[in-house]
Amino acid sequence: MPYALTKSERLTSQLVIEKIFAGGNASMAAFPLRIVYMQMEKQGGEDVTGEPLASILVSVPKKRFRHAVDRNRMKRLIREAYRLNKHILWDALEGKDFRLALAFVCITDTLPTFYTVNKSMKKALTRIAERICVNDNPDKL
RNA sequence: GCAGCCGGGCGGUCUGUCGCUGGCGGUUCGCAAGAGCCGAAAGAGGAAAGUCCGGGCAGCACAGGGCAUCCCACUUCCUAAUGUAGAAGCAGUCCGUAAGGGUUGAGUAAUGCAGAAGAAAAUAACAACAGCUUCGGCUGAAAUGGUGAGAAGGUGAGGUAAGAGCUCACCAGCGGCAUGGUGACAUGCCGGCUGUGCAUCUUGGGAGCUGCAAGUUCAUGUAAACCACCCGAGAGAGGGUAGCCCGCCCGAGUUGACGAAGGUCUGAGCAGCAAUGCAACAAGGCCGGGUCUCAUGCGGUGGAGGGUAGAACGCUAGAGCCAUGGGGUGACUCAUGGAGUAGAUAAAUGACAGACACGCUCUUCGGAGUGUACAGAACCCGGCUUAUAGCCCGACUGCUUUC
RNA sequence: CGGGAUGUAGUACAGUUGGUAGUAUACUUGGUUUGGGACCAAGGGGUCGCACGUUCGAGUCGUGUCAUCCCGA
Repeated sequence: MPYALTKSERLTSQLVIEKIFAGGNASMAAFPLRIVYMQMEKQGGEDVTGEPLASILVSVPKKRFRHAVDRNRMKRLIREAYRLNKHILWDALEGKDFRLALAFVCITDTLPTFYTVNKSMKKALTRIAERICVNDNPDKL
């Protein structure tokens, strides 16, 4: 079941969301998306199996898509792209002592196709995975 | 056949792979709560939209009546629904050759207003008209001209000095009668002779406020917070008396002059047997008030807040839907029968691939290309409005062709 | 999702009872000054968000529509 995306993998806590957008966190643009991510300490102990390695949040502003239909469509595309490509990120996070909180913000005015969203999602996730490894190595040295 | 108009209906289908949401069944872990996994079914609309109305439901408020305020207003009917809602009509007006469509609609007794223009916006008379004239004007009349949205019913004929509903015919309006209609009204006859719009007003009817983020329950927690009252224990200035008095306590109340102020002067007054001392932001007096107050408590009740953003109920079977038959022009209604799990909460209903269907274009008639709208539930219903590719059914209108 | 408000000159705002659309600032021209600013005088600039209706006449009244903003556990 590598392609699942359950409810526990979604960010719902207002505290965490405010922290992410408060500033100081790494962010990157991969048109048509902007991604903000933050490292979080693992809650509980090692035996907590239900806790996912990364949680996400999708945001499509009303300013860019006026109709609810288009906003829903965009969110579904982003979720689908993450679902199919999250193994890139999870492989990098395996064995690390922190988890990741990600926020995807839409920054386009026209509805893209699934092909473009999927492509930029792959690119973005691989770049994040690289950055995590780079940050991790100096600490060990 | 083409174009149009009205009413009603539909508004893509199937397969595969990977997912999402809630419930159901099974299973693993767990004392339990619950968590994971597996399975087979279910999972956006005609407008879910706008929020323009109405109702259910919920909380708060509430003796009864009147006034004020606000809303509604052709007729009859329908409904849970009181309405610029709905149905079927009526009248006026505008658009269209027409089928039709848009829009307006209680009453006018009284009062007020009507800019600019115009002589005058309601006790009419500027020019022009007619008669008389002392040429200053007077009298008559309201057809003609100009202004205006609106000028004292309209058109024509008779009539007259000139004119005029002064008289007549037709038309519009008003009143009365008759007939038809449940009714708004329509038609006919008769009568006298008639200005427009708006507001106040009058008449009749209606209206408590807020909205599911309503409202209810649980958990976490600042917290033994704060304020008020009550209660329990404790401490101390009370005593005498019939009223009341003394003592004690409290007061940002009152009690000089000069100066901006620091301050200086006076000594009102007080204490004391007296010397003397204190003395004007003070003491003391006068006046007013109290005689129970203070401190304290894992105590009780109530009040008014701040914070947390977790869970559950409300939450989907409802004035509901479909079919047949009866009633009604219709909205709708009655009877019988039938089917029936969308319920999210940083918010599911999706992604990709392929096939089909339908429309359009091209065509070598094999096919190829391209398009398939408007739009996404959030407590639930009824109505309205707005957006909408394409298609189907029925009634009707115009033009054309054939018989 | 529910409730509410506002659209007027480049900008910020007035405009009660329907009757010639205004104020401040900015802009243009002229004056004043050696020059600039300030000051004085004159002037231009408006689809009253859009469409339809009511009315003789709509910024104002009614309906629809578009945009912006605020409040609600």
